[in-house]
Amino acid sequence: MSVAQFLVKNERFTLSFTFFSKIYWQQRLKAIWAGGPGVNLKELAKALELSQTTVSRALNGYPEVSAETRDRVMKMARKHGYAPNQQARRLATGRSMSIGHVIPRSLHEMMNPVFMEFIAGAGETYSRHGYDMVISVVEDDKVEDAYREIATRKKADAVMVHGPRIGDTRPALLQELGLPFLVHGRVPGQEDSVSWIDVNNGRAFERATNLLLDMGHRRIALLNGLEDMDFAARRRAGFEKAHADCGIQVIPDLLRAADMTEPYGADSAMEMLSSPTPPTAFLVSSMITAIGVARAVGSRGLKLGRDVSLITHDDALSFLPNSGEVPIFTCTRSSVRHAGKRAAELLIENILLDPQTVIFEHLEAELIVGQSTGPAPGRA
Amino acid sequence: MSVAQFLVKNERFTLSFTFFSKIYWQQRLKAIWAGGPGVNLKELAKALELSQTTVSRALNGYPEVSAETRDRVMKMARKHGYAPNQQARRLATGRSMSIGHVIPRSLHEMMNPVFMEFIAGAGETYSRHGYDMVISVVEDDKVEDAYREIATRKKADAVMVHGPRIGDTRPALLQELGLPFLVHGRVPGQEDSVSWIDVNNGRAFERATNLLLDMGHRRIALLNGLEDMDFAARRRAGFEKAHADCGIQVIPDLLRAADMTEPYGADSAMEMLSSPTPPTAFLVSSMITAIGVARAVGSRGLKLGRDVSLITHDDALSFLPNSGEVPIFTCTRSSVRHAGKRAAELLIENILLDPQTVIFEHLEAELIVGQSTGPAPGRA
DNA sequence: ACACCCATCCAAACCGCTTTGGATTTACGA
DNA sequence: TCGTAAATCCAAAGCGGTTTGGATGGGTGT
Repeated sequence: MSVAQFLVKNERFTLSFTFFSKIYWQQRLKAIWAGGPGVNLKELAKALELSQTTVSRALNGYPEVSAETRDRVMKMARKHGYAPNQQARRLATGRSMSIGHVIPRSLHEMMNPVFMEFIAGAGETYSRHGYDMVISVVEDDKVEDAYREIATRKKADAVMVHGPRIGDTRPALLQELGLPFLVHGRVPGQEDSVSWIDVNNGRAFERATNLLLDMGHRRIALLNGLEDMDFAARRRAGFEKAHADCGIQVIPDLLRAADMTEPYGADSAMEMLSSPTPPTAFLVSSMITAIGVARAVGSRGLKLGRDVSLITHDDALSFLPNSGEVPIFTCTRSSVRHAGKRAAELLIENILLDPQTVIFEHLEAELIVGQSTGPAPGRA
Repeated sequence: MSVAQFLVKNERFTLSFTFFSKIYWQQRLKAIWAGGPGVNLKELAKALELSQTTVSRALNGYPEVSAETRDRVMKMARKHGYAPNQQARRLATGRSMSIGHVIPRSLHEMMNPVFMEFIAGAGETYSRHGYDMVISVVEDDKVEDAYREIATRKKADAVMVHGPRIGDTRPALLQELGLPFLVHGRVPGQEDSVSWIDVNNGRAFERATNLLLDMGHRRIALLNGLEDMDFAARRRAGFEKAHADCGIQVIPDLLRAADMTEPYGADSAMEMLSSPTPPTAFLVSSMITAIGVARAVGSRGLKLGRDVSLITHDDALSFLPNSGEVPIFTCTRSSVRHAGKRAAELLIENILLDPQTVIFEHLEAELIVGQSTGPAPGRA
């Protein structure tokens, strides 16, 4: 009978290759699963001569099984290497036990290394809580679709939102979809209505600027990230506030905003240093860009910390260590990895339990004086 | 009745906080799902006055539904914003439609930026094929557990293996678990028994070395990655082969291997350049390290491409552009992002369909001459 | 000795979808 | 006109867990 059926289908295959390949796939992929190791609940229960109910409860720590039975179950489970099928469990419990991260391509481009570090921090926490992390890298115009898919197909219980921009529409969408979320960074104008965790970027850059001003620098360049990103806007604000508080003018020619690449730092610095009235200090948004600045400074025969001062924000990326007793760069340091870890905790321990209540958390950056700062030339 | 039940349980709650919190969670999280948008198949079928079977088939493109019916179904589905519950579908079809990436912490540390770029490339392909990417960042000693979990809980249909080391045990484990996989890089000694995709690291570094030798350099430093990583070992081999082919001795003092950070490049270069017999050229394994070298070179008042030559491997990371008509660094370039994309294709289109057959793919790196190379001093 | 209460354990329903094995209707050739 | 193949559609059986609503049997207090 099944052979006849197969033949019938087989004829169709010749008619429709797509159909054929679809079926073929299904067979193949199913075979993979079937082949895997492990028994299922039913078999385990039979082996123990217990009901599935009891076995399930024993394994999940419910109190209505005797200690002795639980023990027996545990042993047998370990012996057979049993672990509940995640898909089945998800379906039965109604929660997917995973957190979604949707990454727009454009965001990825610029946030790349920072983002990865954040992920690493979060991932750690997720696995500790039994959550999976599912990541989708999508084109910018597919972000909404991605979130909708997560919501309607129930692919994740919550999502993490990265790199909020000014006027970002994601929070509204997620609220509409009823998908709990946490923003890494803040959405301007929605600081009180959506949950977030963020470095206190304004204060960090304000302090850094103050330090430079205190050292006598008056021509300070700001090499910022793109200012439609919320964090960059805040850094600029901090920079300006420090100037205003001291009654010192910001010099418009010394303000830049771009993707935080190495050449961006090198080229900008090179150009500024060639001007008749060069800056005596740089405040930079990223270590990578700072390295570029350092290259430019060096190539002009100047020395950081003596001829030119530099403060950079340091995300504490593992492959760009800026440590030692006296770090190379004076910096405002805040570990993104820690931010990721903390963000995941907030998401799982607070937001998932109570999506209504909005929560905030500020992470303060440390201001660490390294070798790249010194009094303004002609003042020491 | 359910109230009574609840009260009974409630008494227990006071006895066991863990238990309480567990139940509380379950309620909460379930509520989230329930609240979400979207109807389910049954409701959709009812609304259409069709069977679930027919609706399911219509949506999945099976031929046994009339065009007219299919149309009606499609319209209604769109109207209600229906998309099948992914968990249920996974359970029913027996495939999880996701690919796992297990990242050991230690690996992450060093591969960080490269890894992210690879992920981005792969993620793109995954979503095009309807696959999800699930990432686990785990401690080194938990890697095996992570893979076992993926296999026994059927969390993923296949996995991607990153950063193979010499003597890596992961392939054997995965074969034992029956979990299809593809290695990014090669596992020494298992080149023929496991599927891989890899840059031709040996040839790339051989060519780069040849270029330097041809330009008259005789004291070439190699700043390699850690040589228990397969890719680093191959690069070194290429470096040595080029020397051997020209009958030139490698100078042991000029060989280094370490995590590819910026300070590693700067410190090594600084030290070597201070020696009485400094190298005239550097071959470097990563852009980041190369930047460090550049910093050291600059700070000694030397000029790259004139006083000292430098070739680096360039993974084409978006935040470290090395482009322009004449790139800053002469390099062996190979886009990791493209590697990720191609890897995902191989995994989905070949390995998943036929896990038995092992496949290989070599990606050739381009040798691009930039501004950082020139004839050996005293020879031009 | 009797009713009652726990402590344990179980059968069966359910989660939402896919897929099997027909059933029913339509169309067509002899 | 009738048999048969083709075109459609459906009821029901999984998939592998979790959870509900008892059933069972051994103390306990009176």
